Amino acid sequence: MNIRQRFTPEETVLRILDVAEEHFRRVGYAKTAIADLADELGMSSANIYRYFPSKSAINEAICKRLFAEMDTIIGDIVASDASASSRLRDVLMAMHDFNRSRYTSERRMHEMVAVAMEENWGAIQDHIAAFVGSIAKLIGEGIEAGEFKPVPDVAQTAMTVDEACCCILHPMMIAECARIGMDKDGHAARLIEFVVNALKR
Amino acid sequence: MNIRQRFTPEETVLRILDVAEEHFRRVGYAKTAIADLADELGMSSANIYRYFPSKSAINEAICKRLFAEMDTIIGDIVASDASASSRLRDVLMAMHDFNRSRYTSERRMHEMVAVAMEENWGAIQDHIAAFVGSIAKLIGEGIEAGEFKPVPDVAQTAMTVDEACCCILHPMMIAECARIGMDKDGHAARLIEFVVNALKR
DNA sequence: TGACTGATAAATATCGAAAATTATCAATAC
DNA sequence: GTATTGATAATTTTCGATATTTATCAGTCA
Repeated sequence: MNIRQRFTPEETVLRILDVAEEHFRRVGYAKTAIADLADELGMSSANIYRYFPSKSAINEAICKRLFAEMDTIIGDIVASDASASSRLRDVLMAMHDFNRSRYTSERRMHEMVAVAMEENWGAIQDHIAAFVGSIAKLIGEGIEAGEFKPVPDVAQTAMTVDEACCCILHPMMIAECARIGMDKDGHAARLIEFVVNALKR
Repeated sequence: MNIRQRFTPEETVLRILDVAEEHFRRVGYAKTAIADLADELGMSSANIYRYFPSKSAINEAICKRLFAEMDTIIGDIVASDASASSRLRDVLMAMHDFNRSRYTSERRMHEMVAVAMEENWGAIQDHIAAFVGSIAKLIGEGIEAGEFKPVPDVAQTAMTVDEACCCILHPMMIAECARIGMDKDGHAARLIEFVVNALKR
């Protein structure tokens, strides 16, 4: 078999993403130029555009990886064998912690997600849809187990639950809460408790 | 009695606020210069600074008038003789409508409140405190009437209720919901219903 | 044939000078 | 003596020239 190139296209895509993520995390999305990535990869800027249609698309792909990671964590909690209310509590708190720690200790990543929310809404939308889907699943299971009150529309209730928690989930609101110095931990736990209790029979 | 000036200081303060509000609403807060107000009032810029320490302070005073107006509407609902849950629903929806219509049909006023949220946080904080106070009052009355479940801390529950509704109350989130084209009316009503039901026994 | 590059057009960011605006205060007017 | 102003310092915004960056594409290389 004739090895004609050092990397397959799939590997090149991955290498670009890894180098880009490292740069974006270290110096920030805005301050990183495609040429910087090309230099580090020992290729031309033009070649990067063979694999991604735009700088924004690279960010989108990195965010998708991040979200996939989070989806796995959420999936594990959903699949665990605790009660529905306990799992719902954990899922909401995990997502809150995930978004908040990104804001407090990974500002660059926060910037990347913020950019994606403006420019790559599709990726965010899928992520939210998956999250609301998990909530819906837990609500459904909770109702079946007699833990939660029956509701006319589980999917719609899941959306309402997500909205009720937007204050502790939405990156924008997390930043706002930090800015005005809102009570650091208690308020998230209380809100989640309130919302989960609202579902109980 | 010797009339030595055309206007009393109190009147001058009011005239400045009226002219400023008109300008801010028409051309926007950022685009209005103190000199513009002075011209229209037939006085010097320096004189305006006799009555307000800064441009920001003028905006703050106008926002306070706006909030006072809203507080009256909320107060009327709270004082009405409907059930606590009905009044709570109405109060939350009134505040939502108030903030949303400001965003959709009074963009300039929305800008003014946004500026106040950055520069005159005190005024906003008072407004929020009054609002949360009203919610607490209604929760307290609902519990007393046997309509709501007793809670350990009414004031804290009121804060949680406010937080749960932040998606439909916070100007930033209202703008965000509009931007991503979220379901126009139903979602607010559903969220309020969810939150009020959470309090019921 | 598909991975890659150099050259380059188009769009964006940067930066300093110029203009406008905010804010102050000693002097004025009534 | 209080309301007011003109002059002006300090700060912010605007603007245009310059530099950088994004993105494209004809053409090279293996």
